[in-house]
Amino acid sequence: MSNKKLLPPKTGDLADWYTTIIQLADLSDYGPAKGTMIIKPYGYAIWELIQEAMNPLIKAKGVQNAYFPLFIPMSLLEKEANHVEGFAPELAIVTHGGGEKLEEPLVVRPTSETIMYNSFSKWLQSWRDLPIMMNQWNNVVRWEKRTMPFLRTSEFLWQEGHTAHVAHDEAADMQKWAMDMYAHIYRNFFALDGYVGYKSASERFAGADTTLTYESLMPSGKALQACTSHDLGQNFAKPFNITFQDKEGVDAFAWQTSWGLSTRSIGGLILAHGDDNGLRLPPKLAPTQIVIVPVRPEPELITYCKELVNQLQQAGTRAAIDDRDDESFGFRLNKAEVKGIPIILKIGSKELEQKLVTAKRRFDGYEEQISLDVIANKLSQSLDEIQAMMLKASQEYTTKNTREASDYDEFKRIQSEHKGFIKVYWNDNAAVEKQIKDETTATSRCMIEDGVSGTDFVTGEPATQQWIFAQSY
RNA sequence: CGGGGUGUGGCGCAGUUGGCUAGCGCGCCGCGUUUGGGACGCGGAGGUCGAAGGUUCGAGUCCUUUCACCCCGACCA
Repeated sequence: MSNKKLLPPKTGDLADWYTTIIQLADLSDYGPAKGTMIIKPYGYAIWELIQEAMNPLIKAKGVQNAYFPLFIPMSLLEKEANHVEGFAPELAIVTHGGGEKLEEPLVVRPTSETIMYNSFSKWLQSWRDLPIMMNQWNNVVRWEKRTMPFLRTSEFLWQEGHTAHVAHDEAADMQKWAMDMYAHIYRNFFALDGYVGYKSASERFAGADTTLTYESLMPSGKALQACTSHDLGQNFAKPFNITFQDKEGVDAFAWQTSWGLSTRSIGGLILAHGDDNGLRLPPKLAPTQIVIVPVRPEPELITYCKELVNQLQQAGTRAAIDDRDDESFGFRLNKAEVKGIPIILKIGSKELEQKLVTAKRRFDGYEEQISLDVIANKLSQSLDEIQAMMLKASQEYTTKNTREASDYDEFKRIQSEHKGFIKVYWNDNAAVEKQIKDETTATSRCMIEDGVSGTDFVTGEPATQQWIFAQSY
Protein backbone atom coordinates (compact mmCIF):
# COMPACT_ATOMS: atom_id res chain seq x y z
CA MET A 1 0.00 0.00 0.00
CA SER A 2 1.41 3.35 -0.93
CA ASN A 3 0.57 6.82 0.17
CA LYS A 4 -0.91 7.71 -3.16
CA LYS A 5 -4.18 8.66 -1.56
CA LEU A 6 -2.58 11.65 0.04
CA LEU A 7 0.65 12.25 -1.82
CA PRO A 8 0.87 12.86 -5.56
CA PRO A 9 3.55 10.77 -7.31
CA LYS A 10 6.99 12.30 -7.26
CA THR A 11 7.45 11.48 -10.91
CA GLY A 12 4.44 13.62 -11.81
CA ASP A 13 4.28 17.27 -10.87
CA LEU A 14 7.38 17.61 -8.71
CA ALA A 15 6.35 20.97 -7.26
CA ASP A 16 3.03 19.50 -6.21
CA TRP A 17 4.74 16.51 -4.61
CA TYR A 18 7.23 18.79 -2.88
CA THR A 19 4.74 21.19 -1.35
CA THR A 20 2.48 18.32 -0.28
CA ILE A 21 5.16 16.19 1.37
CA ILE A 22 6.45 19.14 3.34
CA GLN A 23 3.07 19.53 4.98
CA LEU A 24 2.29 15.82 5.25
CA ALA A 25 5.59 15.07 6.94
CA ASP A 26 5.06 17.98 9.29
CA LEU A 27 8.26 19.77 8.31
CA SER A 28 6.90 23.24 7.84
CA ASP A 29 3.86 25.37 7.24
CA TYR A 30 3.30 28.63 5.41
CA GLY A 31 3.61 31.80 7.43
CA PRO A 32 0.95 34.51 7.20
CA ALA A 33 3.22 36.91 5.28
CA LYS A 34 4.16 36.17 1.71
CA GLY A 35 7.06 33.84 1.24
CA THR A 36 7.54 33.17 4.91
CA MET A 37 7.73 29.73 6.41
CA ILE A 38 7.07 28.25 9.80
CA ILE A 39 9.60 25.54 10.50
CA LYS A 40 7.77 22.99 12.59
CA PRO A 41 9.50 20.87 15.23
CA TYR A 42 10.21 17.96 12.91
CA GLY A 43 11.79 20.23 10.31
CA TYR A 44 13.64 22.22 12.91
CA ALA A 45 15.04 19.02 14.41
CA ILE A 46 16.72 18.37 11.06
CA TRP A 47 18.18 21.86 11.13
CA GLU A 48 19.48 21.22 14.65
CA LEU A 49 21.18 18.05 13.46
CA ILE A 50 22.83 20.05 10.69
CA GLN A 51 24.00 22.55 13.27
CA GLU A 52 25.29 19.75 15.49
CA ALA A 53 27.23 18.37 12.57
CA MET A 54 28.77 21.68 11.51
CA ASN A 55 29.40 23.49 14.78
CA PRO A 56 32.20 21.20 16.02
CA LEU A 57 33.99 21.50 12.68
CA ILE A 58 33.64 25.28 12.65
CA LYS A 59 34.86 25.57 16.22
CA ALA A 60 37.74 23.15 15.68
CA LYS A 61 38.95 25.47 12.94
CA GLY A 62 39.12 28.24 15.53
CA VAL A 63 36.04 30.09 14.27
CA GLN A 64 33.97 31.49 17.12
CA ASN A 65 30.21 31.89 17.20
CA ALA A 66 28.92 35.41 17.77
CA TYR A 67 25.83 37.45 17.03
CA PHE A 68 25.44 40.72 15.17
CA PRO A 69 22.32 42.90 14.85
CA LEU A 70 19.45 42.24 12.48
CA PHE A 71 19.26 45.90 11.45
CA ILE A 72 21.88 47.47 9.26
CA PRO A 73 21.97 51.24 8.74
CA MET A 74 21.49 51.87 5.02
CA SER A 75 24.71 53.85 4.82
CA LEU A 76 26.74 50.84 5.93
CA LEU A 77 25.23 48.59 3.30
CA GLU A 78 26.01 51.14 0.63
CA LYS A 79 29.73 51.21 1.33
CA GLU A 80 30.62 48.43 -1.08
CA ALA A 81 29.21 49.33 -4.48
CA ASN A 82 28.84 45.87 -6.03
CA HIS A 83 27.41 44.51 -2.83
CA VAL A 84 24.61 47.02 -2.53
CA GLU A 85 23.86 46.83 -6.23
CA GLY A 86 23.53 43.05 -5.98
CA PHE A 87 21.21 43.11 -3.00
CA ALA A 88 19.22 46.31 -3.56
CA PRO A 89 16.31 44.67 -5.41
CA GLU A 90 15.59 42.25 -2.60
CA LEU A 91 15.97 44.36 0.53
CA ALA A 92 13.39 44.74 3.25
CA ILE A 93 13.79 48.24 4.66
CA VAL A 94 12.51 49.58 7.96
CA THR A 95 11.53 53.24 7.66
CA HIS A 96 9.56 53.70 10.88
CA GLY A 97 10.19 52.83 14.50
CA GLY A 98 8.31 53.67 17.64
CA GLY A 99 5.73 55.49 15.59
CA GLU A 100 8.23 57.88 14.09
CA LYS A 101 9.98 58.06 10.78
CA LEU A 102 13.62 57.07 11.13
CA GLU A 103 16.37 59.53 10.30
CA GLU A 104 18.11 56.79 8.40
CA PRO A 105 16.36 53.69 7.06
CA LEU A 106 17.42 50.35 8.50
CA VAL A 107 17.93 47.38 6.26
CA VAL A 108 16.90 43.98 7.54
CA ARG A 109 20.10 42.07 6.88
CA PRO A 110 20.19 40.12 3.62
CA THR A 111 23.66 38.94 4.77
CA SER A 112 25.97 40.42 7.38
CA GLU A 113 29.20 41.41 5.65
CA THR A 114 28.63 45.11 6.13
CA ILE A 115 27.53 45.14 9.74
CA MET A 116 30.20 42.68 10.81
CA TYR A 117 33.01 44.43 8.96
CA ASN A 118 32.03 47.73 10.49
CA SER A 119 32.99 46.10 13.78
CA PHE A 120 36.01 44.28 12.39
CA SER A 121 37.34 47.67 11.40
CA LYS A 122 37.05 48.91 14.97
CA TRP A 123 38.50 45.80 16.53
CA LEU A 124 41.45 45.28 14.25
CA GLN A 125 44.68 47.14 14.99
CA SER A 126 47.61 44.78 14.89
CA TRP A 127 48.65 41.77 12.81
CA ARG A 128 48.48 40.02 16.20
CA ASP A 129 44.66 40.43 16.12
CA LEU A 130 44.48 38.33 12.98
CA PRO A 131 42.95 36.15 11.87
CA ILE A 132 39.50 37.27 12.97
CA MET A 133 37.18 34.30 12.48
CA MET A 134 33.53 34.53 13.42
CA ASN A 135 30.39 32.67 12.57
CA GLN A 136 26.78 33.35 13.29
CA TRP A 137 23.69 31.20 13.15
CA ASN A 138 20.95 33.60 12.27
CA ASN A 139 18.12 34.60 10.00
CA VAL A 140 18.36 36.82 6.97
CA VAL A 141 15.72 38.40 4.75
CA ARG A 142 15.70 38.60 0.99
CA TRP A 143 12.54 39.78 -0.71
CA GLU A 144 12.38 37.12 -3.39
CA LYS A 145 9.82 37.39 -6.14
CA ARG A 146 9.11 33.71 -6.20
CA THR A 147 9.23 31.61 -3.09
CA MET A 148 9.05 27.94 -2.19
CA PRO A 149 9.31 26.34 1.25
CA PHE A 150 12.93 25.79 2.27
CA LEU A 151 14.29 26.31 -1.26
CA ARG A 152 13.60 30.00 -1.42
CA THR A 153 11.82 31.85 1.38
CA SER A 154 11.72 35.55 2.18
CA GLU A 155 13.34 34.84 5.49
CA PHE A 156 15.68 31.93 5.94
CA LEU A 157 18.03 30.50 8.52
CA TRP A 158 21.69 29.90 7.86
CA GLN A 159 25.14 30.18 9.27
CA GLU A 160 27.45 32.81 7.91
CA GLY A 161 31.14 32.60 8.61
CA HIS A 162 33.30 35.71 8.21
CA THR A 163 37.05 35.91 8.45
CA ALA A 164 39.84 38.45 8.03
CA HIS A 165 43.45 37.49 7.40
CA VAL A 166 46.94 38.94 7.10
CA ALA A 167 47.55 37.64 3.60
CA HIS A 168 45.60 36.60 0.56
CA ASP A 169 46.80 33.00 0.54
CA GLU A 170 45.48 32.55 4.06
CA ALA A 171 42.10 33.85 2.99
CA ALA A 172 42.09 31.63 -0.09
CA ASP A 173 42.88 28.63 2.13
CA MET A 174 40.02 29.60 4.39
CA GLN A 175 37.65 29.83 1.46
CA LYS A 176 38.66 26.33 0.39
CA TRP A 177 38.47 25.00 3.94
CA ALA A 178 34.88 26.18 4.22
CA MET A 179 33.88 24.52 0.95
CA ASP A 180 35.66 21.30 1.93
CA MET A 181 33.73 21.35 5.16
CA TYR A 182 30.44 21.88 3.29
CA ALA A 183 31.22 19.14 0.80
CA HIS A 184 31.96 16.82 3.71
CA ILE A 185 28.64 17.71 5.33
CA TYR A 186 26.69 17.34 2.10
CA ARG A 187 28.21 14.01 1.18
CA ASN A 188 28.38 12.39 4.60
CA PHE A 189 25.35 13.84 6.34
CA PHE A 190 22.94 14.83 3.58
CA ALA A 191 24.09 11.94 1.36
CA LEU A 192 23.91 14.46 -1.47
CA ASP A 193 26.54 14.35 -4.16
CA GLY A 194 27.50 17.49 -6.03
CA TYR A 195 30.15 19.39 -7.93
CA VAL A 196 32.48 21.81 -6.20
CA GLY A 197 33.83 24.66 -8.27
CA TYR A 198 34.17 28.37 -8.90
CA LYS A 199 31.30 30.56 -10.03
CA SER A 200 31.48 32.53 -13.25
CA ALA A 201 31.88 36.29 -13.15
CA SER A 202 28.17 36.85 -13.67
CA GLU A 203 27.09 34.27 -11.08
CA ARG A 204 29.40 35.10 -8.23
CA PHE A 205 28.50 36.82 -4.97
CA ALA A 206 28.08 40.59 -5.08
CA GLY A 207 31.35 41.86 -3.66
CA ALA A 208 33.47 38.71 -4.03
CA ASP A 209 36.57 38.11 -6.12
CA THR A 210 35.76 34.44 -6.38
CA THR A 211 32.91 32.26 -5.19
CA LEU A 212 33.13 28.53 -4.55
CA THR A 213 29.87 26.62 -4.76
CA TYR A 214 28.44 23.16 -4.18
CA GLU A 215 26.05 22.31 -6.99
CA SER A 216 23.75 19.35 -6.50
CA LEU A 217 21.43 17.87 -9.09
CA MET A 218 17.78 17.63 -8.16
CA PRO A 219 15.27 15.14 -9.62
CA SER A 220 13.85 17.86 -11.85
CA GLY A 221 17.24 17.91 -13.56
CA LYS A 222 17.83 21.38 -12.19
CA ALA A 223 20.88 22.28 -10.15
CA LEU A 224 20.59 23.51 -6.61
CA GLN A 225 23.25 25.92 -5.43
CA ALA A 226 23.62 24.28 -2.06
CA CYS A 227 26.04 26.65 -0.33
CA THR A 228 28.81 29.10 -1.19
CA SER A 229 32.18 30.27 0.06
CA HIS A 230 33.66 33.59 -1.03
CA ASP A 231 37.08 35.09 -1.37
CA LEU A 232 36.29 38.74 -0.75
CA GLY A 233 39.81 39.96 -1.45
CA GLN A 234 40.09 43.47 -0.05
CA ASN A 235 36.79 44.59 -1.57
CA PHE A 236 35.23 45.17 1.81
CA ALA A 237 38.44 45.87 3.72
CA LYS A 238 39.00 49.05 1.72
CA PRO A 239 35.62 50.79 2.06
CA PHE A 240 35.29 49.58 5.66
CA ASN A 241 38.86 50.48 6.46
CA ILE A 242 39.76 47.11 7.91
CA THR A 243 43.42 47.78 8.42
CA PHE A 244 46.22 46.61 10.71
CA GLN A 245 49.86 47.34 11.28
CA ASP A 246 51.94 44.48 9.97
CA LYS A 247 55.15 43.15 11.51
CA GLU A 248 57.10 45.87 9.75
CA GLY A 249 54.85 48.56 11.17
CA VAL A 250 53.23 49.26 7.81
CA ASP A 251 49.45 49.76 7.56
CA ALA A 252 47.79 47.07 5.47
CA PHE A 253 44.27 46.04 4.47
CA ALA A 254 43.03 42.65 5.65
CA TRP A 255 42.04 39.84 3.28
CA GLN A 256 38.59 38.41 3.86
CA THR A 257 36.26 35.48 3.31
CA SER A 258 32.62 34.73 3.96
CA TRP A 259 30.70 31.47 3.61
CA GLY A 260 27.19 30.24 4.26
CA LEU A 261 24.89 27.26 4.27
CA SER A 262 21.16 27.78 4.69
CA THR A 263 17.88 26.00 5.33
CA ARG A 264 17.71 25.65 1.56
CA SER A 265 19.81 22.56 2.17
CA ILE A 266 16.77 20.91 3.75
CA GLY A 267 14.83 21.57 0.54
CA GLY A 268 17.53 19.75 -1.37
CA LEU A 269 17.39 16.90 1.08
CA ILE A 270 13.65 16.51 0.63
CA LEU A 271 13.76 16.76 -3.17
CA ALA A 272 16.71 14.51 -3.75
CA HIS A 273 15.82 11.59 -1.52
CA GLY A 274 12.04 11.51 -1.26
CA ASP A 275 9.89 9.04 -3.18
CA ASP A 276 6.23 8.33 -3.91
CA ASN A 277 5.67 7.27 -0.31
CA GLY A 278 7.18 10.32 1.31
CA LEU A 279 10.47 11.47 2.73
CA ARG A 280 13.55 9.33 2.95
CA LEU A 281 15.92 10.84 5.44
CA PRO A 282 19.56 9.86 5.63
CA PRO A 283 20.17 8.38 9.10
CA LYS A 284 22.58 11.09 10.13
CA LEU A 285 20.00 13.82 9.64
CA ALA A 286 16.96 11.84 10.76
CA PRO A 287 15.51 13.22 14.00
CA THR A 288 14.22 9.71 14.62
CA GLN A 289 16.42 7.01 13.14
CA ILE A 290 14.51 3.98 14.32
CA VAL A 291 10.84 3.85 15.14
CA ILE A 292 9.28 0.90 16.89
CA VAL A 293 5.73 0.18 15.88
CA PRO A 294 3.96 -2.32 18.12
CA VAL A 295 1.15 -4.15 16.37
CA ARG A 296 -1.23 -3.97 19.30
CA PRO A 297 -1.37 -1.87 22.45
CA GLU A 298 -1.01 -4.87 24.73
CA PRO A 299 0.84 -4.12 27.98
CA GLU A 300 3.27 -7.00 27.61
CA LEU A 301 4.14 -5.95 24.07
CA ILE A 302 4.51 -2.29 24.98
CA THR A 303 6.85 -3.18 27.81
CA TYR A 304 8.94 -5.26 25.43
CA CYS A 305 9.09 -2.34 22.98
CA LYS A 306 9.97 0.22 25.62
CA GLU A 307 12.85 -1.88 26.88
CA LEU A 308 14.04 -2.13 23.32
CA VAL A 309 13.86 1.65 22.84
CA ASN A 310 15.99 2.13 25.94
CA GLN A 311 18.51 -0.38 24.72
CA LEU A 312 18.74 1.29 21.31
CA GLN A 313 19.03 4.76 22.80
CA GLN A 314 21.80 3.60 25.07
CA ALA A 315 23.57 2.25 22.03
CA GLY A 316 23.58 5.80 20.68
CA THR A 317 20.77 5.67 18.15
CA ARG A 318 17.84 8.05 18.01
CA ALA A 319 15.08 5.52 18.63
CA ALA A 320 11.45 6.11 19.49
CA ILE A 321 8.25 4.17 19.92
CA ASP A 322 4.94 4.94 18.27
CA ASP A 323 2.40 3.28 20.52
CA ARG A 324 -0.59 5.48 19.90
CA ASP A 325 -3.53 3.21 20.55
CA ASP A 326 -5.98 5.28 18.56
CA GLU A 327 -4.12 4.67 15.30
CA SER A 328 -4.05 1.34 13.56
CA PHE A 329 -0.86 -0.56 12.90
CA GLY A 330 -1.00 0.22 9.19
CA PHE A 331 -1.62 3.89 9.80
CA ARG A 332 1.42 4.19 12.04
CA LEU A 333 3.61 2.38 9.52
CA ASN A 334 2.56 4.74 6.78
CA LYS A 335 3.12 7.73 8.99
CA ALA A 336 6.68 6.54 9.67
CA GLU A 337 7.25 6.16 5.93
CA VAL A 338 5.90 9.61 5.12
CA LYS A 339 8.25 11.03 7.72
CA GLY A 340 11.17 9.21 6.18
CA ILE A 341 12.35 7.38 9.29
CA PRO A 342 15.24 5.19 8.10
CA ILE A 343 14.38 2.02 10.01
CA ILE A 344 10.94 0.83 11.07
CA LEU A 345 10.69 -2.02 13.55
CA LYS A 346 7.48 -4.00 13.49
CA ILE A 347 6.82 -5.86 16.67
CA GLY A 348 3.89 -8.12 17.42
CA SER A 349 3.20 -11.36 19.23
CA LYS A 350 5.40 -13.32 16.85
CA GLU A 351 8.43 -11.11 17.58
CA LEU A 352 7.65 -11.17 21.27
CA GLU A 353 7.57 -14.97 21.38
CA GLN A 354 10.68 -15.51 19.30
CA LYS A 355 12.68 -12.66 20.88
CA LEU A 356 13.32 -10.84 17.65
CA VAL A 357 12.21 -7.82 15.64
CA THR A 358 11.16 -7.31 12.05
CA ALA A 359 13.17 -4.41 10.63
CA LYS A 360 12.29 -2.58 7.45
CA ARG A 361 14.58 -0.13 5.72
CA ARG A 362 12.77 2.93 4.44
CA PHE A 363 15.30 3.56 1.70
CA ASP A 364 14.82 0.38 -0.32
CA GLY A 365 12.06 -1.46 1.53
CA TYR A 366 14.34 -4.34 2.49
CA GLU A 367 12.95 -6.28 5.41
CA GLU A 368 14.72 -8.68 7.74
CA GLN A 369 14.31 -10.33 11.12
CA ILE A 370 16.90 -9.60 13.73
CA SER A 371 17.45 -11.52 16.92
CA LEU A 372 17.15 -9.46 20.08
CA ASP A 373 20.61 -10.29 21.39
CA VAL A 374 22.38 -8.59 18.47
CA ILE A 375 19.84 -5.87 17.80
CA ALA A 376 21.76 -2.74 18.87
CA ASN A 377 24.90 -3.54 16.91
CA LYS A 378 23.01 -4.78 13.92
CA LEU A 379 20.85 -1.68 13.67
CA SER A 380 23.74 0.74 14.18
CA GLN A 381 25.48 -1.03 11.36
CA SER A 382 22.34 -0.93 9.27
CA LEU A 383 22.05 2.84 9.75
CA ASP A 384 25.59 3.23 8.45
CA GLU A 385 24.77 1.04 5.49
CA ILE A 386 21.68 3.07 4.65
CA GLN A 387 23.68 6.28 4.85
CA ALA A 388 26.22 4.81 2.44
CA MET A 389 23.57 3.46 0.07
CA MET A 390 21.91 6.85 -0.13
CA LEU A 391 25.14 8.61 -0.97
CA LYS A 392 25.94 5.99 -3.57
CA ALA A 393 22.54 6.46 -5.18
CA SER A 394 23.10 10.21 -5.27
CA GLN A 395 26.54 9.79 -6.82
CA GLU A 396 25.18 7.45 -9.46
CA TYR A 397 22.41 9.87 -10.28
CA THR A 398 24.86 12.73 -10.65
CA THR A 399 27.24 10.71 -12.79
CA LYS A 400 24.48 9.33 -14.98
CA ASN A 401 23.11 12.81 -15.57
CA THR A 402 26.37 14.53 -16.35
CA ARG A 403 26.98 14.62 -20.08
CA GLU A 404 29.77 16.15 -22.11
CA ALA A 405 29.29 18.50 -25.03
CA SER A 406 32.11 19.50 -27.35
CA ASP A 407 30.26 22.20 -29.24
CA TYR A 408 27.22 24.40 -28.87
CA ASP A 409 25.01 22.32 -31.17
CA GLU A 410 25.71 19.23 -29.16
CA PHE A 411 25.10 21.24 -25.99
CA LYS A 412 21.69 22.33 -27.26
CA ARG A 413 20.84 18.82 -28.40
CA ILE A 414 21.71 17.30 -25.02
CA GLN A 415 19.83 20.07 -23.29
CA SER A 416 16.69 19.43 -25.28
CA GLU A 417 16.85 15.66 -24.75
CA HIS A 418 17.91 15.44 -21.12
CA LYS A 419 17.82 17.46 -17.99
CA GLY A 420 20.98 17.52 -15.96
CA PHE A 421 24.56 18.66 -15.92
CA ILE A 422 26.52 19.31 -19.10
CA LYS A 423 30.30 19.38 -18.93
CA VAL A 424 32.09 21.65 -21.40
CA TYR A 425 35.36 23.43 -22.08
CA TRP A 426 34.63 27.12 -21.83
CA ASN A 427 36.24 30.49 -21.27
CA ASP A 428 34.22 32.45 -18.73
CA ASN A 429 32.52 35.23 -20.69
CA ALA A 430 29.50 37.09 -19.42
CA ALA A 431 28.15 38.01 -22.85
CA VAL A 432 28.38 34.43 -24.09
CA GLU A 433 26.81 33.17 -20.89
CA LYS A 434 23.91 35.58 -21.31
CA GLN A 435 23.40 34.33 -24.85
CA ILE A 436 23.42 30.69 -23.70
CA LYS A 437 20.93 31.50 -21.02
CA ASP A 438 18.59 33.33 -23.38
CA GLU A 439 18.71 30.51 -25.89
CA THR A 440 18.69 27.47 -23.62
CA THR A 441 17.77 28.70 -20.10
CA ALA A 442 20.91 26.97 -18.83
CA THR A 443 23.61 28.83 -16.94
CA SER A 444 27.08 27.95 -15.81
CA ARG A 445 26.99 26.27 -12.43
CA CYS A 446 30.68 26.13 -11.70
CA MET A 447 34.20 25.67 -13.03
CA ILE A 448 35.41 22.24 -11.99
CA GLU A 449 38.82 22.03 -13.69
CA ASP A 450 41.46 24.64 -14.39
CA GLY A 451 44.73 24.30 -16.27
CA VAL A 452 43.45 21.73 -18.73
CA SER A 453 43.41 22.13 -22.48
CA GLY A 454 40.41 21.96 -24.75
CA THR A 455 38.26 23.91 -27.15
CA ASP A 456 35.70 26.47 -26.04
CA PHE A 457 32.35 24.90 -26.86
CA VAL A 458 30.83 28.14 -28.09
CA THR A 459 33.64 30.16 -29.67
CA GLY A 460 35.91 27.31 -30.75
CA GLU A 461 38.89 29.08 -29.23
CA PRO A 462 41.39 27.29 -26.98
CA ALA A 463 40.07 26.91 -23.44
CA THR A 464 41.87 25.91 -20.27
CA GLN A 465 38.89 25.37 -18.02
CA GLN A 466 36.15 22.84 -17.73
CA TRP A 467 32.71 23.97 -16.60
CA ILE A 468 29.40 22.47 -15.58
CA PHE A 469 26.22 23.98 -17.02
CA ALA A 470 22.62 23.31 -16.06
CA GLN A 471 19.30 24.93 -15.43
CA SER A 472 19.20 26.26 -11.93
CA TYR A 473 16.63 26.37 -9.17
C1' C B 1 7.21 42.56 -12.30
C1' G B 2 4.40 39.66 -16.20
C1' G B 3 1.00 35.13 -16.83
C1' G B 4 -2.40 31.63 -14.51
C1' G B 5 -5.25 30.05 -10.30
C1' U B 6 -7.65 30.01 -5.53
C1' G B 7 -10.11 32.29 -1.22
C1' U B 8 -16.74 28.58 1.96
C1' G B 9 -15.57 24.82 9.86
C1' G B 10 -8.54 22.48 11.20
C1' C B 11 -7.55 20.31 5.93
C1' G B 12 -9.60 19.08 0.96
C1' C B 13 -13.80 20.48 -1.70
C1' A B 14 -19.37 20.95 -3.58
C1' G B 15 -22.86 24.71 -3.69
C1' U B 16 -27.16 24.85 -10.55
C1' U B 17 -30.40 30.39 -14.21
C1' G B 18 -29.67 34.60 -6.98
C1' G B 19 -34.36 31.60 -2.92
C1' C B 20 -36.12 28.53 2.19
C1' U B 21 -32.22 26.01 8.15
C1' A B 22 -24.85 26.46 3.92
C1' G B 23 -23.55 20.83 2.60
C1' C B 24 -19.97 16.56 1.80
C1' G B 25 -15.28 13.82 2.79
C1' C B 26 -11.15 13.69 6.01
C1' G B 27 -9.67 15.30 10.69
C1' C B 28 -11.32 16.58 15.83
C1' C B 29 -14.30 15.35 20.80
C1' G B 30 -17.22 11.25 23.61
C1' C B 31 -18.58 5.99 24.16
C1' G B 32 -18.01 1.11 22.43
C1' U B 33 -16.05 -2.64 19.17
C1' U B 34 -11.32 -3.19 16.75
C1' U B 35 -5.76 -3.55 15.57
C1' G B 36 0.25 -8.22 11.27
C1' G B 37 0.04 -2.25 6.03
C1' G B 38 -3.89 4.17 6.10
C1' A B 39 -10.48 -0.11 10.87
C1' C B 40 -15.81 0.48 12.13
C1' G B 41 -20.56 1.84 14.63
C1' C B 42 -23.39 5.34 17.33
C1' G B 43 -23.47 10.24 19.30
C1' G B 44 -21.33 15.30 19.08
C1' A B 45 -18.59 20.10 18.52
C1' G B 46 -17.00 23.37 14.94
C1' G B 47 -18.96 28.67 9.65
C1' U B 48 -19.86 36.78 10.38
C1' C B 49 -18.75 31.93 2.88
C1' G B 50 -11.04 36.69 2.42
C1' A B 51 -12.48 42.18 3.16
C1' A B 52 -15.27 46.67 1.89
C1' G B 53 -19.07 48.80 -0.86
C1' G B 54 -23.25 48.20 -4.27
C1' U B 55 -27.76 45.94 -6.94
C1' U B 56 -32.10 43.24 -4.90
C1' C B 57 -37.92 41.70 -1.22
C1' G B 58 -33.69 38.28 -0.78
C1' A B 59 -26.43 37.51 -2.23
C1' G B 60 -21.75 32.04 -0.94
C1' U B 61 -23.99 32.97 -5.93
C1' C B 62 -24.54 39.23 -9.68
C1' C B 63 -21.51 44.16 -10.07
C1' U B 64 -17.34 47.39 -8.35
C1' U B 65 -13.12 47.96 -5.48
C1' U B 66 -9.52 45.76 -2.59
C1' C B 67 -6.47 42.23 0.14
C1' A B 68 -4.08 37.72 0.65
C1' C B 69 -2.01 33.26 -0.71
C1' C B 70 -0.54 29.38 -4.23
C1' C B 71 1.45 27.85 -9.09
C1' C B 72 4.32 29.07 -13.80
C1' G B 73 8.33 32.61 -16.02
C1' A B 74 12.47 36.88 -15.51
C1' C B 75 15.98 37.98 -10.36
C1' C B 76 18.19 35.03 -6.20
C1' A B 77 21.18 31.03 -0.65
